Amino acid sequence: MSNDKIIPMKKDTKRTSRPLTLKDVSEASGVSEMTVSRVLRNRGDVSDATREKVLKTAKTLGYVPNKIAGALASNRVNLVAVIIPSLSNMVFPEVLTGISDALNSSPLQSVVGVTNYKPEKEEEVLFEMLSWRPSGIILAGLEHTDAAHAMLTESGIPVVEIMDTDGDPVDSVVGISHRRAGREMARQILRYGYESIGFLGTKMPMDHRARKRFEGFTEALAKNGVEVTDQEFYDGGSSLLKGREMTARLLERSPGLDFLYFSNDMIGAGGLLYLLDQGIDVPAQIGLAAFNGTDLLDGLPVQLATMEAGRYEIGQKAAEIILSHSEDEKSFTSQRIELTPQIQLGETLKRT
Amino acid sequence: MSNDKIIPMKKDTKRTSRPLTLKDVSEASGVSEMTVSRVLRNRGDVSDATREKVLKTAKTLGYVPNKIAGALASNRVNLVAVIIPSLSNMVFPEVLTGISDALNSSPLQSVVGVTNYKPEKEEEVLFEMLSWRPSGIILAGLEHTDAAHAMLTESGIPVVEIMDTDGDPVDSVVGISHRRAGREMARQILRYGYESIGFLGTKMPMDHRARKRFEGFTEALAKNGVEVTDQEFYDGGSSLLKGREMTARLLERSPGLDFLYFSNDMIGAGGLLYLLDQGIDVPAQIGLAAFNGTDLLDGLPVQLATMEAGRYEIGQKAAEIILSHSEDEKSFTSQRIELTPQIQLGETLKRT
DNA sequence: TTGAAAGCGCTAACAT
DNA sequence: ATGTTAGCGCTTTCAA
Repeated sequence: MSNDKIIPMKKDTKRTSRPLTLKDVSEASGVSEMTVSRVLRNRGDVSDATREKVLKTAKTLGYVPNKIAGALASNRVNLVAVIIPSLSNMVFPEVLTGISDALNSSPLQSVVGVTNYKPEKEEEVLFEMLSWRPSGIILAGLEHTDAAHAMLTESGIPVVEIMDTDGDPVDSVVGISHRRAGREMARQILRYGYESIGFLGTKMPMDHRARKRFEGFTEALAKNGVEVTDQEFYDGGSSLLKGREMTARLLERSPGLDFLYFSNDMIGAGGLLYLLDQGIDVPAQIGLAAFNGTDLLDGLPVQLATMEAGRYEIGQKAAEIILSHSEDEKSFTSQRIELTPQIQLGETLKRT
Repeated sequence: MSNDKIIPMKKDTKRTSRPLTLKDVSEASGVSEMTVSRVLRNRGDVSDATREKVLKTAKTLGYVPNKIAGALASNRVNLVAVIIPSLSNMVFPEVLTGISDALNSSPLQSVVGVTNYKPEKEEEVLFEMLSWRPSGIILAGLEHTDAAHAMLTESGIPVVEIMDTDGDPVDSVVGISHRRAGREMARQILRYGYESIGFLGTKMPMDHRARKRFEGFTEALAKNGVEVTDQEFYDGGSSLLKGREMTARLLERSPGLDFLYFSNDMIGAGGLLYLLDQGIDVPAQIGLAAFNGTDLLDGLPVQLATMEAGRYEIGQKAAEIILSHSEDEKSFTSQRIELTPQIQLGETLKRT
């Protein structure tokens, strides 16, 4: 991408003085500030006459209320802080969409912070967001720095940890058990008689959910006397290309593998395309499974086995918990919602 | 996704009274509120002794500053409002990542609003965001409702419209010319001698950029006496599956097509996979091209021709404009940055 | 149904 | 190097 044209334009000349305040509307409409405020928030009793007068002048003036001042005075902030590791990994935008949809008809609005999978960055972003005194916090994962943990417990607002249920939540949790997801996939694989299994996934020091899936996976295999024969790890984002390359490397090293378990759909799809290119019969020669259940998989030549993790629903439910708190603080109760990951057998796992 | 386990937990019991204030820190450390404030913002001269004392007590108490109050008092809000049509379409998270990275080492923080491609929703979100008095606004596209347009011009803060440069910006713009992108792709297609061209894309009433690409495309074809032979439109999100289905329908209706132009990579990739499945020789029998340049394409069996739209860079540059304003308001100048979309010929366009 | 006063928690601007 | 004072623009609370 080269940028041929960078054209400085005329100097910024528009600033018409200061933003309008309630007082401006009050004076322009001949009504007290207090009444204007009431109209603009649909609070209390205001006569239709004054209401309309106020609304009209506010509109003509182009008044935009100052929520900063409003929030300070009322001690209420209609923001929900959402903290996620990344935007590049499709699963998080899906969660955000769930949150966003759930809040859509409410006064709450989500604000997103990104940690790049770094605990210290999470701590930083959390501090930053808490300083805006949001109505609730939704954040991915159960693993946090000690300081972050302290902030969460002391915040005095509802906290929902999402995606993962394997661990101790600060307050509410919505997610799936990744350990269980790994175990169940292992069982399916064993059930169809695969014996020499390869694993392909991220380097896992920071990706706790991938790690837990892997742990559950190996544990269930071990129970049946099976071990992962070989594995291949990668750094950075997922892509079809990476899936292809990793698969090529792994099979070159361990040609005897008859099953490959990928830690996400994107690299799984890459692996599948690679095997098909090589003329390998899937699943007769090599079986495949991945994780996430993204609709990317629906258009592949062969339907890849995966496990639906309910990301959209997780976002929705998490948002609903915050919403319920903000609507009725007194009767609020923390919740623990564990969704059941649904296995999608596709065509790359079953064999007869 | 069924949720088997919803467990209400113990009542929320933690609320330790009210959040701490500067005053609390001031009293606990025996230093005036003002000095505490200075320490916490690294402003003015404070002796190392008091600085450390203050930092220590703030930390032990677990003080989190109240940005609401700070913003009101200082009339400065370190937020950048970002308004995009969707999170489901991969291109927007990419833009957000560019913005986020560019702001990473600055005090600014982005806040995201989603419009679902609805102009009225955009207006609403814009109003909402402006009421937080952000330091700048970045929003997708040049088309807005009249009211939104008025808010933007009256806001008194820098506005950057992104993605598209075909039109009149309110203030700064960063993007590409989609008309030109469409024209250039048309020229390449004609250059390789394709004659019967099909188009596949979204229903375009709201997707202005897709529309402009299409207009540029047909215009350049027309100049050479060629018309789009047939077209197929779809609603909602893009997926491989949709690309397959649309391609199947289009070719059934118009079997004579020798080229397909897709309005994005995802449906393009679906189309490609479909053709390969059908044993159709690409590009000998049918040539293909898409738009976006996502790395999804890197792992396909055949490299799909596309046009890189520089989304990450667009985000970065837009954020830098806002940053430059916030760092030095006096010498700020609106900018118009038109990036050049890079054609990626791949293997589905060239033929000999 | 409307208005007046007080103050939310911080920082700018001025002392000292 | 530190402290004091006066608001920022709203909403809460109370009065009329």
